[in-house]
Amino acid sequence: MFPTKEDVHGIKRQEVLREAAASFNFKGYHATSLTEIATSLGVTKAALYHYFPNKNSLLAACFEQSMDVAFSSLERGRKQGKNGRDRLVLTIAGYVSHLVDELNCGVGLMEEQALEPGDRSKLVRQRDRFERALRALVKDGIEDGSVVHCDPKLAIFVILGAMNWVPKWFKPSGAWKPEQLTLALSQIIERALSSAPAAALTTDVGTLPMTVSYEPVGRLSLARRVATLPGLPRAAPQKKIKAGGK
Amino acid sequence: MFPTKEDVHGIKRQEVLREAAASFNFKGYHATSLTEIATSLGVTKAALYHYFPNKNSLLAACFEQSMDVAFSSLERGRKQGKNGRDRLVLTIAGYVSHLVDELNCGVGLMEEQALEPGDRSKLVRQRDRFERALRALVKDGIEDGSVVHCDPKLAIFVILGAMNWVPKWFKPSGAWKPEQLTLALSQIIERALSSAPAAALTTDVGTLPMTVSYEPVGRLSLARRVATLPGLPRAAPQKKIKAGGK
DNA sequence: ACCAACTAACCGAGCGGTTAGCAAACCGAC
DNA sequence: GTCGGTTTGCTAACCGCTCGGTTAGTTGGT
Repeated sequence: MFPTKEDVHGIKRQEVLREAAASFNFKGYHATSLTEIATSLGVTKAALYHYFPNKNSLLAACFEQSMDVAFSSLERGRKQGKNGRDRLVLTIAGYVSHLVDELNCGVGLMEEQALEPGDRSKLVRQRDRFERALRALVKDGIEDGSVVHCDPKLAIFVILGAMNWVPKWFKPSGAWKPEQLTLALSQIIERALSSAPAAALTTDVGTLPMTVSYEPVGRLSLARRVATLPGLPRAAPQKKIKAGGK
Repeated sequence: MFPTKEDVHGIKRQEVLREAAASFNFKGYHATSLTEIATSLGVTKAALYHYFPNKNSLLAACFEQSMDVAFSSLERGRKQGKNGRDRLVLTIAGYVSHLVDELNCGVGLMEEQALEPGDRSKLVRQRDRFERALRALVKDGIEDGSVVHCDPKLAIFVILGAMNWVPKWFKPSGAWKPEQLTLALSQIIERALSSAPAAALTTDVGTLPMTVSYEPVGRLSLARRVATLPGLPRAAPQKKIKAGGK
C-alpha cells in the first residue's frame, strides 16, 4: 500500500485543482464548464463534487494556493535577502516560479470578482496584505539605498502586472524554460528598481542556465512528486443504466 | 438640427460600446450579460441589437478600438521620438492614456480567447504585428545606444503586462489622475529600459503635473466630445401589449 | 454488509438571440 | 400645410440551449 487511501483522495483532489487552474488560466473562469474539467480528467461532472463542494470553491482554492505561495516566497525573501531590493526580488522570483510551474499552472489573480463575497473579501484582504508587504520592501530598499527613489505603490503595481501577465503568454513547451524565465524576469526587475542598475541584461533568455535557483515553495513540491506517479486509478466506463421511478 | 440622425446613431453606438467595455473590464466578458449592459444604459436587451449584431461583436469592437489606438500611438511615436527608446516610450504612453481614459475604459487585451475564430485570428495577427513593432523599437534603441542590452521579446512582454494590468487597479475616482499615471508609468519604463537610467523617479504620483502630455489619439476625441452632450433622447416606457398570433 | 467513488439522468435558472407589435419621426404627393 | 405609407427605435414576450448542481443507483474494495 504505497499511497494510503487518504493520500489517493488528496492526490486526486490536487489533480482536479490543477486541471481547473489550467483551464481558468487559459479560458477564464466563466468560460470553463465543470463538464470540460471533468472530461479532461476522464470522469464525469458529478465526480468532481466528491472533491469540491461547487465550482466557486475551485476558484477559491486556486487563489488560496497562489496566496500561500506568495507568503511563503515573502518569508523566504525576508530571510535570505541582504537588503530591501534583494528581499523584494527574491519574493517576486518565488511567486513567478509558481506561476510558470508547468505542473501547477498557477492562477494570476485575474478574476477575483468571480468569487463569492466571503471568499472574495478574504482574498482581497490577503492580497492587500501581500501588496503592502511588497511596498514595505521597496521602502526598505529606498532607505537602505538599494532601491532607486520611486513611488512604492506604483512600482509594485507595475511589477505585479508584469508577473501576473506571464501565464497569458508563457507556454511550458516553448523555447524558454521556467527556470530561465524566472531568472530573466528577476534580472529585469532587479535592474528596474536598483539604485545602481546593471550595465546590461541577458540578450537571449534561451541561453540562460537552467539551474533551479528558485525552488518552488509550499505544497507544490508534493503535487510535483505525486503527479508523476504511474497510473493512478481512473474510473472505468460503466454500462448504461436507466434510472426508473420507484 | 445639431446632431444629424446618423450622428445620433453613431453616438449611441459608441455609448453602448463604452458601457460594454467597462463591464468587460470589470467583470469579464462571460460574466457580463447583455441585459446588464442594456439596463445600465436604460434600455432593454433587444435594443442593443440595433447597434451590434451580437454579443461577440461588442468584444470584437472593443479590441478593434484598442488596436486602432495602439497603431496610432505607434505612428506618433515613430514620428516624434528621437531614438528607439523615445519612440517606444511615446508609443506605450499613448496606449496607456487610452486604457485609463475614464470615458472610454479601454480593454486590456485580456480575453481574446472569447472571440470567434475569425475575429480572433484577426486580432492575434494585429497584436503580433504590434508586438513585433515594439520589439523592433527596442532593437533600434539597443543599436542607437538609447536602450540597455536586453532580450527585446521579454522586455516587451514585461511592459505590456504592466500596462494591460492597469485597468485592474486604476480607478478614475482615485487619487491619481490619468495624466499623472501616464506620465509616471512612462518614467518607470523609460528608466527600466534606458542605457543611462535616471538617478531618481517621482516618489509620489499624486504630485505630478496634470499637463496633458499625451493627448489621446484616434476616435476617442470624438467620443469624448459627444458623450457630454446634454440629454440624448431615450426610449420612453411603453404600455404593455400582448403579442397575438396572426 | 458496508462505504467510498463514481455514473447516468435529471432539474431549474439564466443566458444569447428572435419575434411581433407599437409609436414617433420622416417624407414625398398633393 | 397635411395626409398616407414607410422607416427607425424600441419593448415585451418568448425560445432553445447550456450550465451548475442534485439525485438515485451501480460497483468494487475491505
